[in-house]
Amino acid sequence: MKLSRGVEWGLHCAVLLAVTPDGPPVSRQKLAAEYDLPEAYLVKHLHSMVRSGILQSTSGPNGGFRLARPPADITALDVVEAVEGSAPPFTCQEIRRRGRGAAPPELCAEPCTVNSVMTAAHQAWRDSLRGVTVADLLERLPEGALARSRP
Amino acid sequence: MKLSRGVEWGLHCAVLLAVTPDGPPVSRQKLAAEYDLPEAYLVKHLHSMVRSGILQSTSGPNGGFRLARPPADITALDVVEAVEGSAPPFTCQEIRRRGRGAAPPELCAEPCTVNSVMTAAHQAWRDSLRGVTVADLLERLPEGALARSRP
DNA sequence: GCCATCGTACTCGGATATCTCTTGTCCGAGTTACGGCGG
DNA sequence: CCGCCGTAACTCGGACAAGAGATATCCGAGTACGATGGC
Repeated sequence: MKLSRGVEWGLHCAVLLAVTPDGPPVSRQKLAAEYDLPEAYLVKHLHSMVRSGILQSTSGPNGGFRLARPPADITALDVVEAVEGSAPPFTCQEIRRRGRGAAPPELCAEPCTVNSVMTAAHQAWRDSLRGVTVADLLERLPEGALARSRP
Repeated sequence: MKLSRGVEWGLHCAVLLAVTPDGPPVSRQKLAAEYDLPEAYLVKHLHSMVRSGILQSTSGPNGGFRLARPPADITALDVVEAVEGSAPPFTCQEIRRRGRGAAPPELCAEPCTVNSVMTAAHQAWRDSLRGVTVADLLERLPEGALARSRP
């Protein structure tokens, strides 16, 4: 199990954009240079966030990215699932219905217990991430770091 | 983010072995045939569980696998981390210290907030899995399925 | 002074290459139960 | 009847191959700002 590195990038960029939510868009060059990230690949992830309605992007000169919603309305889960996709990490293959010990359909009315446990864990994970917003992250930033991020 | 398919296999096999905890070892052939799984690859995962102290394996004729502990002492987390490894899915790259906006070391005394959030979520996931034992899974099995699994 | 046009700067989206991890297979080596054989 | 030995069944562990997904990179196309020129 491994999360895409883009998750870290997306979260940091979201916090950075939240510093000046109503300022001009930040260009992809600036965003990439800010953390020394591969520009083209970073943008791929940012586009996923645009498609998910977290970011807005404007074309042309002085274009770039900005938050599509107030920082308090964007949860960490929003960002993570935008970048990583919302497919659960565990997908039940229903192996109980296969092989020598295959359970007949009438015993499979209830969802597979193994699946239930893994799904519950995934929900706990999502709930934890849903409880934190980009505004919270911004607030927890050390004083100095905040000042440095402003233009 | 994707979990290895072996997690499902490991959990189902653990439940199957828990049906007769004190019976003779179950051969790898039987285990694989039970769910129609690739035998050699399934065994790879079962070995991981042996190394983690969840299963015991005995060589020679009539050899095979059995639980190393009572089912109530084996949590779903034990199985999942035995198969998948216990490395957290999110590893902080400390990108806040890189690039144009690199934070100086004195601002990095506190752990990265992004990292904290992701780590907390991972803990929530682990806690959820830790709350369920193999004995619980066995108990939730439908009546019929339990009877079918016995020799 | 105002408006249309053009160039430039920037982004968008897809195609492509590379690398790692998962999935799966295979084979030689080691281990143990069982049966046969000699004392 | 008892102990020894060979065989067969079974597992152990690593090497190896194929496929999927993550990690980038690059390029043509589209878009908007700003400058330039004509009215």
